[in-house]
Amino acid sequence: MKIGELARATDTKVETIRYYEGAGLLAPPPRTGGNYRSYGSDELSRLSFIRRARDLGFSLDEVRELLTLADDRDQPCGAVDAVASSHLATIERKIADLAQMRDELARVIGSCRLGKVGDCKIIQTLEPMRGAARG
Amino acid sequence: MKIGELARATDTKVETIRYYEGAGLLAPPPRTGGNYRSYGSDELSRLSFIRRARDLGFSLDEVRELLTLADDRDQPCGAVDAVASSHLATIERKIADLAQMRDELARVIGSCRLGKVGDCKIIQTLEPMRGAARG
DNA sequence: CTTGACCCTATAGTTGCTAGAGGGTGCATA
DNA sequence: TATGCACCCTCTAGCAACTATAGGGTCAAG
Repeated sequence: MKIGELARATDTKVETIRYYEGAGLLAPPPRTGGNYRSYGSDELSRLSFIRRARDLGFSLDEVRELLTLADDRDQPCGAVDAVASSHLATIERKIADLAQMRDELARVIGSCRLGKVGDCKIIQTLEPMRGAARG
Repeated sequence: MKIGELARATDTKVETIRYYEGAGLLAPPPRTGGNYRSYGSDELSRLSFIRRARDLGFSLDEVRELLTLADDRDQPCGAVDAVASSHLATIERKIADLAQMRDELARVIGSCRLGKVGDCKIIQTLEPMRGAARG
């Protein structure tokens, strides 16, 4: 399998696959006579794994860790659970942060579409001291 | 006011202030005899504005746009509202994406803390074809 | 007159790719 | 045989938004 086929099969760009190789997530595959990378079904599985983990928001470092853990199939999977749980906590923190932004923005949007910038609630939210400091 | 004081007053790192200057968000301030940047209360207001906007998740491009709009205080503020609304939509999309990740992760976490990696639901979620392809 | 806190510029590193330059390979077709 | 085309190769630079480092200069206090 050439890199382009692997790319199509996993919905990944060719450059991204080479990048993953450089980043140590994929081992350098054997080459053809013309120096083309040649992949088998193991690499297809591994890249699919990586893509799914990335889709779930795991960082490349976390993916590396999960790949290492996944290869030790007889180990207890508490370590896997720990990586995933910590990632879940990160996601929940991000959601909370974004929800707060959303609420703040929603509160001021739409309240001054027809007014002037000088009275705009959005601008006032951003520069709360300007009125006080300038009179 | 020297850059360090401005940094403390706005909870911003010194390097970030210099970066904002290079990025065109803050004008180059006057210098002292010793070539130190010298800021006044206008810059404090402007940097506070930038920080608040950044806290709300606006990109530097959006901040630049908001700053330009905010300076035209007699203009109607429909354009401000448009920037904020589009940003709100982006935030809501991010929240939805993260919520989906959270749900998928939460579904598999905690179900196999005592099992082996070979049976781990988290790993299975990531490599759904391995079982089929390998027996 | 030296210590220490602060400031300066310029450059490289971070994450996770993506895009480009400048070239080689391999197959079909004229 | 030549030529075109899709595909592959390496290397390097670019993106956001900083952060950190190197290697210096300034200034007030002791």
